[in-house]
Amino acid sequence: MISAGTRPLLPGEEEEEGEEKESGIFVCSGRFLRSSNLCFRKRDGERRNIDKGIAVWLRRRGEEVLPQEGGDAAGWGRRPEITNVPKCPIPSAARGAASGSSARFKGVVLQQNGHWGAQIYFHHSRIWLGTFKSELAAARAYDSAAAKLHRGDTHRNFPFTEVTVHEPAFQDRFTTEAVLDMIRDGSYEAKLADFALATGKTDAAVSAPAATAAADGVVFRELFQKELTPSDVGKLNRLVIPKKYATRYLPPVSAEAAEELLLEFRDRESRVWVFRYCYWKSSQSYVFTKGWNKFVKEKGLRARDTVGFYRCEESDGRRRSYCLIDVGRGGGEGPVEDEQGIEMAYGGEEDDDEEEVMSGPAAVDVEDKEEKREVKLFGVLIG
Amino acid sequence: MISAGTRPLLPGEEEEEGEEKESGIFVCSGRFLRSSNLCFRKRDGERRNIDKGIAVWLRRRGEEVLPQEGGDAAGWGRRPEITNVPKCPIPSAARGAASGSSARFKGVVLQQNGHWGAQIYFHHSRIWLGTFKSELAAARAYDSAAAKLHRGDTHRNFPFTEVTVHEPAFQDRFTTEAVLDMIRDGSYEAKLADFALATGKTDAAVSAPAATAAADGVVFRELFQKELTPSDVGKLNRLVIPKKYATRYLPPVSAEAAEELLLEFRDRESRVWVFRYCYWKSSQSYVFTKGWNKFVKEKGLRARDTVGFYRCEESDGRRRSYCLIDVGRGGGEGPVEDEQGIEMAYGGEEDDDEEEVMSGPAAVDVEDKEEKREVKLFGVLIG
DNA sequence: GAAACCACCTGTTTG
DNA sequence: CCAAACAGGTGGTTT
Repeated sequence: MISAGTRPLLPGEEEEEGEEKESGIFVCSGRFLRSSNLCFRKRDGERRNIDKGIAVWLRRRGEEVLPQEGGDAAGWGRRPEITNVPKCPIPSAARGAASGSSARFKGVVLQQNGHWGAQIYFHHSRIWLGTFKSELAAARAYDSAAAKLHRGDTHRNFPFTEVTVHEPAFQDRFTTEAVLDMIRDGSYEAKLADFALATGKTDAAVSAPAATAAADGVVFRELFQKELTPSDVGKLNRLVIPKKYATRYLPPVSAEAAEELLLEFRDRESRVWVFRYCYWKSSQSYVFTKGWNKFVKEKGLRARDTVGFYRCEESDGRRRSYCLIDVGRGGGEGPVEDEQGIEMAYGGEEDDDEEEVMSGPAAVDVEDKEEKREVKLFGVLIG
Repeated sequence: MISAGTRPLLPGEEEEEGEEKESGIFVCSGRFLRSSNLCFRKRDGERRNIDKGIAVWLRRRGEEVLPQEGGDAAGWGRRPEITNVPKCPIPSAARGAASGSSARFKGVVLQQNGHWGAQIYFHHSRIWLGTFKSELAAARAYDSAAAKLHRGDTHRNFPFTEVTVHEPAFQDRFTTEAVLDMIRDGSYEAKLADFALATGKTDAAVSAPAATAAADGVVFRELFQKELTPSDVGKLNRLVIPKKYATRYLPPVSAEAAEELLLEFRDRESRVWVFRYCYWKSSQSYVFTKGWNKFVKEKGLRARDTVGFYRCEESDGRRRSYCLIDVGRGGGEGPVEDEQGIEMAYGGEEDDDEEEVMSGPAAVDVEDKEEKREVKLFGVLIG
């Protein structure tokens, strides 16, 4: 398992045990085109093509990663994948046209002098975010406040961008009042931009040893981890996601779940795992259901093991972003039942030659005959 | 416990061993107005107010039932107290655990500090009603909230009293939020009491005549009994109702259960117990589910104990009908925890010629101001 | 038919 | 301190 202590820290970030450190909403491509030009050498000497970001990730942990077998440098980005966010605002529903309210953005009201005010409701009371010359600035102010006050689990005027995706992490460093003050005095956006820049750079620098990624950069961040309970690995076939992580790092589901939410993650072998993610009203819990038990079984998970969730953003020309899942062995207490190779995940990574996804040197991406490209946020079609 | 063979027969009823004795469907009144003017003397000498029909029932078993404590014709409605409640906790084996739900009342949870929290579910989400120093106050808070949220069509912790019978009218003057706020800030009971006092003049008049009850009757009949299996009192949290009893004495449920069937019963203390009743296709059995385990724990039931189900119809002018549940200790194997002397030896029935028609000296029924009578089939409104 | 999945339920814990 | 959250359950339905 990846120990929390080994992941790169952000500038100014301190290692705090058990606290969430960073943020945010992240984007997974809806398609799983395998586009790796790297190869991970397994214990048995077999090579396996994996995603570039995963290679970086493994490398940071001291795993041996070789150049892709038969790979071509130009292989990147053939995919028409879209993880860049649209530049246009999210179209909002019916807006009060007539009076003060902005016809276009939530939390924005037109002032008599032609400026734009931003406000947000919190606990049934209104918080004034200040006035702005531009309607867009006011709308962004609303988004920023919402990210702090509603913990991201809310409507936004704009989709996340490379910058605003860092907002939760950025905001974590400040109290709510401090964030609101920065918004009001206009310093918020600049500070956020600085933070985002520094964060991205640092990550790229950390990944430098691999050299190849120097120019490209891979942003790799831990989202959260959970130590598995007996129920998480038992017959209940579900994983409870602690609420604080669910609301911060996973897409909103609390609302009367309209459609099914399927989240996709890759493991260190680039295998893709899909979990249904839902909210159980009765217990007020966020859970992974369908797909989870298969993961538990194949990885041989047991209570006290941990699962970690990460986000990887490759940015060599065209962006590519996906989520990762990794497992770690627990404290090793109690008699190990010797499940046919406990060391599947950490360190070990031997055979289990499932190689369902890749394995073959000439792993070709079959999947792609789909005409229409789908863009998904966590597997949910958004575009 | 009451042996089936010795129980009093109704006019026209014939004794058939093991066969159905009466019609299956029976009716519980939707209202649980406490109209007792009788007092049950428990073994420990403490008095407790109970329902009239229950007093009859107990008397038939040789229990001592005294006139109501402090009962006097003019006494009605003098007390601002919302409910009568048992003065002593039920010494059930399962009680006393540090925290968790109240062993006695619905919607009540014990806080670590010794206070009591009240909560209620509405539309599948939990609403917190606040914390209270007294368990009883929390239970009343639940009742008050239930009266508003569930419109009285639900389980109550306490029967209606001269005061709480006014709750619907009182609550009609407020929004749901307002009612909940009053409950939370502790002002509810006082305001309700004021309201009841102001509008309750007619009540006093109604309650005056103490003699009218002479002509009234109580029809009391046993429905069936079951000796509990280990599973009935174990972790399965369900009671299997033998099919022949279920089909005869309980409402039909086999069909694709449209809605949830909740059955209400009172015990000898007039406490109301609600059990979800359903049919399990997989095992082809009729079962009580939700609510059963609480009953088991609070009553300290064990395998080989028995539960008996009864129906009581008071008919003093205004009809009142409800179902009863009682427990009996089993064959005395293992160390019995001596449960405050609920001693109901099986087959030890006495004096079966105790009147069907109850002739309590001063039986008065307060219940009646309801214009529209609600008729429930097992707590489900049917008319 | 078995296993997984699903939508509920609840007592206890804890931030 | 107390209200929310969650670990551990249920029966039923789908795969």
